[in-house]
Amino acid sequence: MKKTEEKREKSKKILVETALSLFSENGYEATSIRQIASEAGVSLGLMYNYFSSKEELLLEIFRLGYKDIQHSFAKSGKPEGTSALKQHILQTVQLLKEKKHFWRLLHSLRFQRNIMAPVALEVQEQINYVEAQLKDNLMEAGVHAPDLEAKLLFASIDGMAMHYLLNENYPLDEVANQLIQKYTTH
Amino acid sequence: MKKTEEKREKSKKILVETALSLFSENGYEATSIRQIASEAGVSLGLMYNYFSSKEELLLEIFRLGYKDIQHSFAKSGKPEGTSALKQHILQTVQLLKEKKHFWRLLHSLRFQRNIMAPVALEVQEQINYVEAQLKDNLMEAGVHAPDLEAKLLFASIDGMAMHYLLNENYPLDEVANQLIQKYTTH
Amino acid sequence: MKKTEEKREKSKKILVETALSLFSENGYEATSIRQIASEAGVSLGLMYNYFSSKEELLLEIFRLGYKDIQHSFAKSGKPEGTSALKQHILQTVQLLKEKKHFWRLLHSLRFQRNIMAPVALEVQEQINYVEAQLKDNLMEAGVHAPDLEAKLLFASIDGMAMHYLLNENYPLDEVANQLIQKYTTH
Amino acid sequence: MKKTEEKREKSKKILVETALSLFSENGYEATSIRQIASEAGVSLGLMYNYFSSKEELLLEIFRLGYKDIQHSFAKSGKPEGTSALKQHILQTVQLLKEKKHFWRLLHSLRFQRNIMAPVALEVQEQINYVEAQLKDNLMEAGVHAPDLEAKLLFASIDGMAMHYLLNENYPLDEVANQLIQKYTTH
DNA sequence: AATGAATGAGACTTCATTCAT
DNA sequence: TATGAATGAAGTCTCATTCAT
Repeated sequence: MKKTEEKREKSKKILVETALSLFSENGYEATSIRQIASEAGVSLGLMYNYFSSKEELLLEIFRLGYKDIQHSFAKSGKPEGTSALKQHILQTVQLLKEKKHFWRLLHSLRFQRNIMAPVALEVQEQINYVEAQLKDNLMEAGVHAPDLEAKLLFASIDGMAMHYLLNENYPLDEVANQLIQKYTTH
Repeated sequence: MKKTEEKREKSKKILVETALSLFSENGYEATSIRQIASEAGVSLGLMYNYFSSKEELLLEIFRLGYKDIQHSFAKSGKPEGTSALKQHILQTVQLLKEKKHFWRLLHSLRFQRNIMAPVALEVQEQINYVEAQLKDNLMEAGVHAPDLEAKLLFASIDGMAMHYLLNENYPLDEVANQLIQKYTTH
Repeated sequence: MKKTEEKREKSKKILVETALSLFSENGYEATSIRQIASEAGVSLGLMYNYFSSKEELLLEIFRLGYKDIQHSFAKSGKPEGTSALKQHILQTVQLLKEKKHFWRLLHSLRFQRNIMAPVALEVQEQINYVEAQLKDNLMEAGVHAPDLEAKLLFASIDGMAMHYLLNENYPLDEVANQLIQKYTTH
Repeated sequence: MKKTEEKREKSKKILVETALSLFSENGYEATSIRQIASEAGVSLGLMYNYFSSKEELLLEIFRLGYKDIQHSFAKSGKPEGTSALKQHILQTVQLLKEKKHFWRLLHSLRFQRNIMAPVALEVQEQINYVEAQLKDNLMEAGVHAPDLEAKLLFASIDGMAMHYLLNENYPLDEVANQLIQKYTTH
């Protein structure tokens, strides 16, 4: 029957969303299963019907988040009037706003090697991919030392993202525009 | 007696250093007091003679680390032949290399609000100070929109630092130079 | 309707058999209801339509197993050419081989008072009955101190059974023959 | 200082003894750490200062118990006036009475493969050793088929032990004597 | 009759902290 | 000052059991 399936999906979804929110706000280690269950309005043990452990729940959140982001980037399509670089930055800004919880979680765990280990590979691939994209875009724009420039640009974007995620009132759009101008005017 | 005082300081110092190292490598939450004591070669309870709690030990590490950094920046003096901006970036690079443990700890806890709360004010002050410095330097260099530019430059520096701290083989010097050139050539 | 009745019995039977197998292999406590249901190919909750609890299922297994054994002993009839003792031992050997799962479960729980409590009486009766039988048989054979001898013989048989159940390659037939000879030759 | 060492040993000892008693009475799985601590009059967590897990505590109990038994057998020395067989059986009877808790625990776990796994080797060695001893003794006594006879005798002794451990009023001495007579008179 | 999502008590274990020595 | 045995709250996870469908 469908009913059961729907119920399952609904419970799973509310658990993932609640967990993402709490992990993001208070940290992964500082958030207890009891807290998640309570906030989600379900019983303590329900999580274990869907995830084999707290860590597995985290990994699922990662997987879903990454899929989401890649989907967004893919969907955004090729730049038309605007340069690829501008498009990339704007898209990043958009995603930062839309998935703030996810990004915050990602940043908060970035330095926890023990936790990141299971997804380290995917993360690294993602990083390499972004850097390669940036490099291509920079080469198209005829920049010298595109390798180093890509690293620098990536750092700028990442740093901006970090500051936005840490600061409630960060003028993300303005800083992003400033960055875009740096790379599009001569 | 002097002897006692010295012993006290020595014990305290070894605890702070060991804790910084372990917190940085394995994470604050993942490091137990027992581990610190064991690694430091002292008894389990000794820490509580000097710090009222694990958190207080962390805060002391923060305070000492910040003092250290401010000291370094102050000592480096005014720029002479080189621009203030260049000097700031180079000094940052230098400190990143020298105090890697401390920076890594800082970055790994940056998003843990519950932990950062007690030092949030000092951290914010430090951030404001750096941003103000950068702004001054940019104004001197006659840059438009120095406010936004300062935010962007800070993000670039911070992003670069983050990538360096995350990546064993990051070409920090090269990226830093690239950044310096961006802000010193016309 | 008959159909329903049949279905009921079938489900019950498969649950009992699966549970016996798993309890015997992995232990009563270490076997979960979920495991039994999964192995039996039925839903998690089905068991509770037939048994009020996990313990009740165990008791049913005991009851059925004992009934089975008594049936076998009854059916085997009186000894003809051979002595009653020989017959008893051979019958026991036969049953040990046929109902290995049941015997193993019985032995594995024999010392768990809390679990055995509900069937303690039946078990004790069974033991008394066997001992009485053995005593009768020994008296017929004209043995001195038949009471003690019955206890000793029972211990020998039980010990042999235990060793057989514990050891994949136990030479049950040979040891049983040795035992038979001890009590049939002069 | 000695004081600390003594305290350690004392705590460890009371934990081992309490655990042995409870495991033996109620079963290993059915006994919780909380129960042990409570019965021992110590805090819940103390056990983990001495044993890394509940299972490790069990293994320590095994090791100590086995050592104890081997010690006893070794100490009992060679038989003088009496036959080796008689001596062996009497010594076993003695140990059964003295270490009832330990034997009961051993018997109650004998069929739990998952739990016995870590000590399976030692147990098997012990079994082999006993069987070899019995065989030697039987050969000395000029018995036919000493291999099978050893197995049978071992089964008898083990079965007797089991019945004694299960039954508060088992006439162990009498049954043992009966067994001795079986193997010492012609 | 059958299903399986949901519940929550309770198990094992960790670890910051206390305190007698 | 230094030690480390002892404490117990709190965490993760399991699992028998319930009940709406």
